[in-house]
Amino acid sequence: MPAADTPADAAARAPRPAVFSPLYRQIKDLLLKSLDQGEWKPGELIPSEIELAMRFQVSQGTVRKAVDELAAENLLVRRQGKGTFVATHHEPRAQFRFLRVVPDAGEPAPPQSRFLECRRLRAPADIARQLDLRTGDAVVYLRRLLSFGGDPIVLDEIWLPGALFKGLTAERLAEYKGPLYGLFETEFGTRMIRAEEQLRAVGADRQVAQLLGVEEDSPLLLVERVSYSYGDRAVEVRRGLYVTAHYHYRNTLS
Amino acid sequence: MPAADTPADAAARAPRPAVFSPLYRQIKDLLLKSLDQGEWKPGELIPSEIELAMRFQVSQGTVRKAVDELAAENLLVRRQGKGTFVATHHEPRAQFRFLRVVPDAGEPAPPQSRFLECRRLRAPADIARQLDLRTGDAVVYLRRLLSFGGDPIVLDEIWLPGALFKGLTAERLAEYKGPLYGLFETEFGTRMIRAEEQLRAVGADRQVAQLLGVEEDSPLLLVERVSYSYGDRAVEVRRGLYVTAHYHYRNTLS
DNA sequence: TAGTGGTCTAGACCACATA
DNA sequence: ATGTGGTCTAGACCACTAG
Repeated sequence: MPAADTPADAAARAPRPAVFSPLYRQIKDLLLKSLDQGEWKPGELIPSEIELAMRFQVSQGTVRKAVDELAAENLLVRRQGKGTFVATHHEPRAQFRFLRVVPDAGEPAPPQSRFLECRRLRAPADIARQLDLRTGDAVVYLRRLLSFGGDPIVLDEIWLPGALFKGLTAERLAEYKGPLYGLFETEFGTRMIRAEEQLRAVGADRQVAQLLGVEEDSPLLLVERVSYSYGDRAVEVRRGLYVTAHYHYRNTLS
Repeated sequence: MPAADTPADAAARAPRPAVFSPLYRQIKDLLLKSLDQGEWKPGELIPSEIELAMRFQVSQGTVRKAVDELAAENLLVRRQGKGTFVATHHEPRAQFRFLRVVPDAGEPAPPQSRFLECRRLRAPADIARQLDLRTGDAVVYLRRLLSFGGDPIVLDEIWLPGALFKGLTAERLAEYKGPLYGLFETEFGTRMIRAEEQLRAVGADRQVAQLLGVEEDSPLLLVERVSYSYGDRAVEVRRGLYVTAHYHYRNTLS
């Protein structure tokens, strides 16, 4: 009886590919596929390196390199002695990974969220384009105010693909504690793993000024975000207006 | 005759340290020290992994892991078949690593730089604090305008420690082509490797508005940056005002 | 052809968490 | 005591560059 056909065997037999893809990257893609398909859900333990090595018929070192890359991209979290877990927006570590507002002085505090609006509407052209939908497709539209210590700081508008967020209602949002992305991942199976932002300075219009408690035409920081899930699928458009008198947006360049 | 005493031997003999530091991290620190001390200058080739392994008396795999981390931090650049090089702000890849302004539409173009001011002065209290100097210590103060396709987009104020930037004059700046950080690294031996930024929206005062060609009180994006060299030494404070009508500051969250 | 980094393996041992 | 990830080693072979 011949030995099992391993990925390494197959790779050796296969014709030289146009672009060389190392084994560990193929393993990484398989792991990504399992994550995308929900074989292991956020917060759950994935199989040990040894088990994965047996499953894919490669050495533990090769699995290790694949997992290393996924951990570096914040998709997995390694815990020595315990195992490797699927990253989640619920754990405190990742809680505010996407929230870059911090006070000019003093310690960052968790924000209070107040939802002003939650309705379904037909996607405007620009939103549809960014979400890879057709103009007029159903989207969920949210509006909310983030406050720190009682002071309103961020006014967010959020658009989500209607097909992915069917049961999302104002009630669900009002009763929910914790980060929005945590809700998305546990209730709608959509995990945000990456986002692109464009920052600008704009003046406050009357309605916005009133909501944020600033004067009309006050300078505000406009943050336009597109968030992506597995496989670079765009799943959220967000447009935030930040009052930056006593708070700022922090960024690290490296 | 006894064999040479290797780091591994020493580690085995040494009393258990309070915090465990793996060999590859010790090697990394040694490499960092060599980089800091200028043993290998930006753009230069460092010794091969095999040579480094012999020099430090560890396996090639251990050196590899140390170099991997330094490459991930953009301090070294690996090139298959050629060797490992010290990263430099001159190579096109890293050229605009710290410049986050891009046009809303169309391809990013290289900026034109015009220096408005270059003088030495005594550090104000806040600048001194950020540069880890004493109030009144000498600093170099620059002011410059960045334009894209003829349109002024960014007005920068820059403060540098006087002790590190002795020969920096308006003439040097005017005749220099290329990124400022390239000049700093080749002419003054100071390489920027990391920066922290704080972003805000502010209104344009009269002088600024005139220089940037916008109306007074127009909203501008204020970017306050502190740049660090090896060993987390702060070596630059920068305060930039960005016109974001047709350009924006891009950022990736992951 | 020689030298470099890149991949893959197998095995030993360490650090950490849990039972 | 056991199982997990973390470190370190040694060696084979591959991909890429350059003389």
